[in-house]
Amino acid sequence: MIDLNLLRADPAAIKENCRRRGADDVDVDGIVVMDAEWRSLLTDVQELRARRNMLSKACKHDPDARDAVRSLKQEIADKEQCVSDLKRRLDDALAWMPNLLGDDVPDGHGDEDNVELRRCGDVLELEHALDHQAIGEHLGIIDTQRGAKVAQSGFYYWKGAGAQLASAMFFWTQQQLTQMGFTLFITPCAAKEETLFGTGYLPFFADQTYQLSGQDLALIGTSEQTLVGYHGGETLSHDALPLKYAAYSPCFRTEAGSYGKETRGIFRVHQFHKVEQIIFCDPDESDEHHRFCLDVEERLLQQLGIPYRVVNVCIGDLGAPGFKKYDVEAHFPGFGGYREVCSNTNLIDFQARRLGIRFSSADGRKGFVHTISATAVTDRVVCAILENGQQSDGSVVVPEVLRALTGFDRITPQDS
RNA sequence: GGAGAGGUGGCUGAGUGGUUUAAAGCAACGGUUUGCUAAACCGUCGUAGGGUUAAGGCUCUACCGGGGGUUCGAAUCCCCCCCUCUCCGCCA
Repeated sequence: MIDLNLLRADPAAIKENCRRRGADDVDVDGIVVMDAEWRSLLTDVQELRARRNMLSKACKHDPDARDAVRSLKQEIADKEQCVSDLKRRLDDALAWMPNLLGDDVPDGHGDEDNVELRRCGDVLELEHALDHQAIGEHLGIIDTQRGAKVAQSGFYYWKGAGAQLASAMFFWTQQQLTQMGFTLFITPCAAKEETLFGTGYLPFFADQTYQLSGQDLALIGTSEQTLVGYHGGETLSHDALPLKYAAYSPCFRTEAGSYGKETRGIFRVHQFHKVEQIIFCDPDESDEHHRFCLDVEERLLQQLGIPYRVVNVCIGDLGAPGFKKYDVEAHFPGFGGYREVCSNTNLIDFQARRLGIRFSSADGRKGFVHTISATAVTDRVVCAILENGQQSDGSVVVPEVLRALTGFDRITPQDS
């Protein structure tokens, strides 16, 4: 949700912002008109109520005033109806209004227009590199067929040493984040509409959501939803900021409309697992914390020995709630290129306004916090470990930092 | 799932139709007094929104879990829902 005062002060700027983001269906002029109309009607209603309140006080001693109030009642009720109808239309229109854009967000339509900022690590050169699906099948540690049998195509099993490797990586990451000052959570895996709306997943990504039938509940698409929603409606003490939260959770996405895209292996699936970083911070500091989260992502991949690149995500790939986003793309030798493993978004006050997450400081400063939402690791990173750790004999070397947790330093076919 | 008790400001807690303009206390903040700490005393002290103002401000409206209803008037009466607690049942 953008600041309505911005819209009132400079509608042309908001219009230009919508145009740049390709939000052609957002009728900025219409919203400005509705807003003005709503405020004027609201003023009317409030004046009528003031009159009614005065008259009804008089009723105690002057029974004649009752008739006057009675006739006012209908007028007030009618106008209140108009106000609430108009407000609903206004809110519906505003719900689709995308966030503002960071100054250095590149123009563009898709991931091909993202701007590479840097590369890090040595890319593995192999003549016949296998992709994670081939490796997983060969080692018997990824089972997509039974995933489809038991659930549906797009679900899968980690098995044996693969499940151990994935568990080790997720646990290690949670330990790393805890040491870096994050508070660890285990959150609900379902959330209500209000929470999904507040975090910006509704209405923009409605078709990605698994809705539980007959209930105001959906499976979470990310623990961002439950971690940011955690402070919904609260005023945070400025002294407590920044709040750094992390959680490991499953993430459910219908992936409607993405069939045929990146379908090989378990790169795009209905359920994956993620350790998430969330930061609530002072609005003046979100840029700094955004870069901090990126630094966390890079440090994790470096320690896992995975080469990667960082891109500045362009407008078309940013998503309506995002103000600015960095993606980290790991190099996948079997795939033969870089693929997204982490995304890191500064949402500024977009979620905080929708959810009502404010801060106040001892010196009287108050406002909406900024939120940062960033991946730490997902199953895709496990896939990257497989592809980057593959050996000519068909085995996979486990990153050194995980060996104490896996209990083995190499996965070979007989392990499974 | 069954039965019962509850939900009022940052917290505790009064309040059964109109001086409630939500008492009182605690906490917090400002001040006075004071060798220091403490105490005492005085004052301030909810949130959101609208209107107005150059601004400080002034003013109005709404809000006592949420929604609806009765009434000239609802924290208070009625209906529905949500949540919390206690007990019982079931259960990882």
